[in-house]
Amino acid sequence: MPYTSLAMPELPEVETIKNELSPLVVGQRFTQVTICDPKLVCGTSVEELGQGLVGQTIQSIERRGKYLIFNLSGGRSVIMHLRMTGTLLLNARVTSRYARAVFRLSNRTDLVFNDQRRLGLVWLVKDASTVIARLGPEPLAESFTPDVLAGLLEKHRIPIKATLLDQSIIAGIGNMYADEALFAARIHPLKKADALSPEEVATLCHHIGSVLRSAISGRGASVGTYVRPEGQLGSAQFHFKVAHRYGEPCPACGTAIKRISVRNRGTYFCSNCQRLTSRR
DNA sequence: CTTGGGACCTGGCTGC
DNA sequence: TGCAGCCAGGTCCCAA
Repeated sequence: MPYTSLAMPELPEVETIKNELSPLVVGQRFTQVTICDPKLVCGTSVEELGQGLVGQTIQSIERRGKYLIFNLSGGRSVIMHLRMTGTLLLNARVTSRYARAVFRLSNRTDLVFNDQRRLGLVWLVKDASTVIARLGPEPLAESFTPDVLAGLLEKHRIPIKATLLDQSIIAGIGNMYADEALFAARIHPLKKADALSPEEVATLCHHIGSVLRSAISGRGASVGTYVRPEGQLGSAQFHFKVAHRYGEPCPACGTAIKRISVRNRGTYFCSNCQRLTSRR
């Protein structure tokens, strides 16, 4: 195993957390907020966050890109980003050394923000759009069509893999699902975004959707620290074709999966199925 | 403006 | 056996 790798929460994982957390915490009120790590809080003081939250009822949870948005009764919102290793756990039995915040709710459950690498962030804002303003379109929206994707890609002369990871171009795709979508579309990760043919753009658009939807139906991918709010693992990793499968045979042609670095990100692909230049 | 690279952060692995 | 140093990756920041 030459490479250790962690899977971090991308769109399907955050969507799963939203789906599974919503029925358990919507309608509940914050009764106590304990911030274990002040660096978690962004944009306000720790005190302001606690005072702003206690007494507020969670009215709904939304996802935008990889951000979770808790809409509160008073009109404000709590926004959370799990970054690399963040997890949200309900009623974690053991107080982990990685707990960065504990939110006690009116039904006496604890929502614990666990985060080994401490890169996750929490905001309390009047208007959620201030935090998520720079995000590109949602790849699972009906309005995300091949024409829209073509319009986004033609403006960039960087590797297609890099555009998929750029949250201001498309929101929610991370390293794992970028590799999976490019493999499904048979596109080399280093191919320049503006060099994709209309057919390639259409195929990629289709596979971005199918890869993300399939991962959501698998409740996310538990390769690293990701677990669902009640502690269960996801299963999407079992369906990965190339991501985290260095050296294994390509499921389509048997060629060993290669690993290269694109923009300092580990990138897995099949050099036979995904070519920079056309065949022969 | 676009693009690329480093910083942040920690645990696990490598290699001396 | 011990430990320094590298690496993973989402996002921000800065330099070219």
